[in-house]
Amino acid sequence: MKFDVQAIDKKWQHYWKEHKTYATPTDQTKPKFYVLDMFPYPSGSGLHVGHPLGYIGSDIVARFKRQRGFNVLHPMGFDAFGLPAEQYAIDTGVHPSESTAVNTTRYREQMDTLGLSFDWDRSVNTSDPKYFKWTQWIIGQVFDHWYDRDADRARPIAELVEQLKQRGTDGLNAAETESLDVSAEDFRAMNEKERSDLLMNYRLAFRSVSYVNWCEALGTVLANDEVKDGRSERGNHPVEQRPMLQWSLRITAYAERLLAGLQEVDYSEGLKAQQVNWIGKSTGALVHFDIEGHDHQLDIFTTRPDTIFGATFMVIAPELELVDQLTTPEQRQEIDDYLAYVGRRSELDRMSENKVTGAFTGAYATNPLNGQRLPIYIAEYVLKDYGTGAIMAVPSDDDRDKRFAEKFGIEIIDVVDKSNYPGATLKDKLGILINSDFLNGMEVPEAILAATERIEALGRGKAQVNYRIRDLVFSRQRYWGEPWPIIYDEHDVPRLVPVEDLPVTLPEMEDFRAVSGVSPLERAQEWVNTPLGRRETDTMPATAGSNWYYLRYMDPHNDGAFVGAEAVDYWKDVDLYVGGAEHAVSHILYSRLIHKFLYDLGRVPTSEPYKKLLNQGMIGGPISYIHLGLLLTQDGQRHPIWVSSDVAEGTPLTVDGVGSGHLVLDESTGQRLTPLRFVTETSVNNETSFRLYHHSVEEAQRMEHQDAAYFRTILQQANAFAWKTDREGKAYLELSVEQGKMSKRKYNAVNPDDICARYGADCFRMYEMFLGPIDQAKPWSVSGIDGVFRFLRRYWNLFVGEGDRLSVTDEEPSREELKVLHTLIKKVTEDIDKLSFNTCVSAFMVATNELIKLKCGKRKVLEPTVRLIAPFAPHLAEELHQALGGSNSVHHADWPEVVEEYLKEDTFTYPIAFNGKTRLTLDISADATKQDVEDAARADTQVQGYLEGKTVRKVIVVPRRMVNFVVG
RNA sequence: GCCGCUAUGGCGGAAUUGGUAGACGCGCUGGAUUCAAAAUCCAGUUCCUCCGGGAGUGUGGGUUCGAUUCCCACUGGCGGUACCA
Repeated sequence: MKFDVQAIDKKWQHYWKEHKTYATPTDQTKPKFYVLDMFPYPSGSGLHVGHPLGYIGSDIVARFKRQRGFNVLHPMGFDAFGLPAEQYAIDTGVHPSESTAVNTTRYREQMDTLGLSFDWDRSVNTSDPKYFKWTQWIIGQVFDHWYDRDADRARPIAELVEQLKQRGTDGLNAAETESLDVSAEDFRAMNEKERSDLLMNYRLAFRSVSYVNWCEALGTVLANDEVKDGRSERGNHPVEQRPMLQWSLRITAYAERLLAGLQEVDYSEGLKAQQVNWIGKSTGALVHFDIEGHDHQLDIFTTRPDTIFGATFMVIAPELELVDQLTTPEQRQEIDDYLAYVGRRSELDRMSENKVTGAFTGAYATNPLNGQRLPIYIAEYVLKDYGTGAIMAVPSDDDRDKRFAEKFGIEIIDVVDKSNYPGATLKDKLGILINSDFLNGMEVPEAILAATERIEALGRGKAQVNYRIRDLVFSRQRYWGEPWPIIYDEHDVPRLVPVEDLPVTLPEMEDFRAVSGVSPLERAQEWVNTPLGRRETDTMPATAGSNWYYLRYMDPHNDGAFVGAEAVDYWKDVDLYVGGAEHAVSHILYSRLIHKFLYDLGRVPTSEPYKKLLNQGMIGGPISYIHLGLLLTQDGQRHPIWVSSDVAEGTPLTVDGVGSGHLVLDESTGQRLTPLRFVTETSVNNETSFRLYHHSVEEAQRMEHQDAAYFRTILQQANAFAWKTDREGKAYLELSVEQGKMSKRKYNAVNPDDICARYGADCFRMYEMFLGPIDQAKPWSVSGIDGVFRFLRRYWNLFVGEGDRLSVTDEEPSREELKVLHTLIKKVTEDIDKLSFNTCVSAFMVATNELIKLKCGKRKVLEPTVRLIAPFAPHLAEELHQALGGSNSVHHADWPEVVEEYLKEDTFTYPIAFNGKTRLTLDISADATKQDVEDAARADTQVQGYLEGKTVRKVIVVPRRMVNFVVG
């Protein structure tokens, strides 16, 4: 039995594959446990050490639950559709299906190297037609349903058609794009096309012209969460707002349920807060204002109807069509100028400048409560998408309205007296109403109710809830995604492709570059034109495939349904979902949406997909830089040289091959990115230092690797080095370092394969867990991995003696040894349940240290520890399990049970404190009463020393905790 | 600005309902072994100290016999979000 981690890793990884050790059980007699990892997008750069953090954590839980007698579903798949694969394809000319196949194979190999216990027979790939057949089916179902607000669920469109035929929109309470009024006769008189257009107003997947995030560089529209700071998340290209005809999902219909559902799931507070913010619920009132000289009204949404007497003007969003109708001839020029100004401003300008701008339309509205005449302005600060795109402006109680009023010289009427609330800001709903007619003297919350009631009574509005969340734009003018399963017939009526004709696969295309706003599929004419009509050429965003994949794993090969009823009834939902926090809002929110929709259809038995969510922390890596300087020699020449980061300008230097002089810096000098693989991390005088050694530079000159090629181009900027010498006489340069996200572009990604090859998978797994709490961000550093390796070997050596032979004996364990074992069982069992893996590793180390001290080589103690360590170090555990004569796999062995009896202590070491300061400890019988303990303490000579000459005012004794003498 | 998270030795981090702060590991120091080195093993390692002790969990207050833990007010770091009416 050699401690040869590479051989042991290989042996067992092979065995597991051969014996399908991790096959999901098919009998349904045992309780189920579903542990899911967020499936990765298989990029060309492979996994770095940050990815496995979550995979290892979930793997530990999966193995733990298996040993505890659960049927465990622990699958892995690939989120293979989407922009990156397509961008890569365009750049390299390799078809995305090919690069995806290569990358998924690589990912699979890397995951196997880590010893992850996935059931690969259940793997899914979102770009596989067998999979996306059901993505298309689900979205088709969304298209075929509308949202009945009274029933508070999705219902088939056919039922809506029936209702419209009989009653028109009368009594209809549906989630809709706009409020319509259609009689039953009108509806019955409509032709197919007209009906289809009307139904689009209600469908949960609908097509409409709306302002969308258009990214010219990517040639496609993007969802709100794909845009960050006015730029595309992928590629960082500028994004503009543009009205376009697009497919959307009516997520707004589910806003309230998505909010309410957060109560029943176990997500972190931070994550819940993010979802709550994204949904952005606010309660207030919809108020109709008459417009002078116009038939229709101006509707506004306000959260502060109580301040209506303080309204002194109205503002509407510049984009609204109403602007044109309201503008008077005298104001026409001013409005046109302003609209032109707004049109010129990009999202970025708007966000960065935040100026007070606007223009007067010339029109006036009338305050429905007091008849006050209110000028109507347009201004950028009112957003077309929120509420009705119009506001009543109350400058006394809103910062923006106030700034606007000040700039345009509009009257400000104070309506809320906040003098009772000194710390209150304008945003706080606090104070007493003044100058407000019947509201005077009321506290704000009371006044809000009273004002809303009055407005309703007058028929001038109603209480309303508003959400910030926008419907989800679900079209992409790109190739590498699921085609919408829609065909437009000869009347341009969109019709669902029937399920028997699914999937709608992508046409083979050589060139799938997107051309401004037109899907590349448009060019595949023989694909587009079918006997039934023209195919929709937009594809779906990547989220289409990822928002339901957890269901497919339950029944991955079912060709008759996205998941079989029996399978979903058994597996139900995900018990533990592990993944990165970057998907906290979009992915989780959208899959919750689809889940709730499928719940409405009776296709899933639970209302939430993920019971518990764990966001693993990001592992950052050092980003290192080499410093370029100039050596100014006596002859006045400047030579570029590489210098240590700690060398200050003006320092005299002598550089081999160049000469002597001193360091100068100018704009050509400074930091240059250095690939991490050439950087050596050392610790000198308690300071961590990052160095570039001479031998690494030589290595970089020879290596074939990409990083080396990049580094060579960097190093060409100077061919002289101002080396320093370390204690061993080796030449190096000091580098500067910052912490950052691991990425290929920063050349700081560390490959887990390299670590596994050196230390073995078990060491890597335990080391990653040992870094700290799994949900916290931490920098990657290899310092410390040797400690874990040493521990594993020390643990191994408990079993193995002279000549690498198993040395375990059948002696009966001592009470002390049993205490060590059962303390470990208790700690590990509890901590895995708490997802506190770092403390589990510590517990193993402590137990190992103690067993070594006790020279324990007894089977009855050591054998159970193998089963305990199996989730963490599956390979070594399997090897030891086999050596001890265990049958089958250790991963199907029972989990050891803790026997509390062995944990009991005869004595407890009491800390004895005086006035709260612990001075000494005393061993006192563990079952001593309060009085016994106090007496024992008082009897101690040391204690008496502390009490000498003092009055004991009080003695606090907490049995099995501590003793505290309060003395004066 | 708002929301969330977070702050403990030289470093990563531990500490049950408030009860011995610094477990475990790294690093460092000394020793053993060795021709030597690596590896391994043993001991020490929060800081200050006149060796009696004293201080100490981001800062300032509070509750308590007792606070890393609970409360109030700040400060720094990380993440999200932002003219949302």
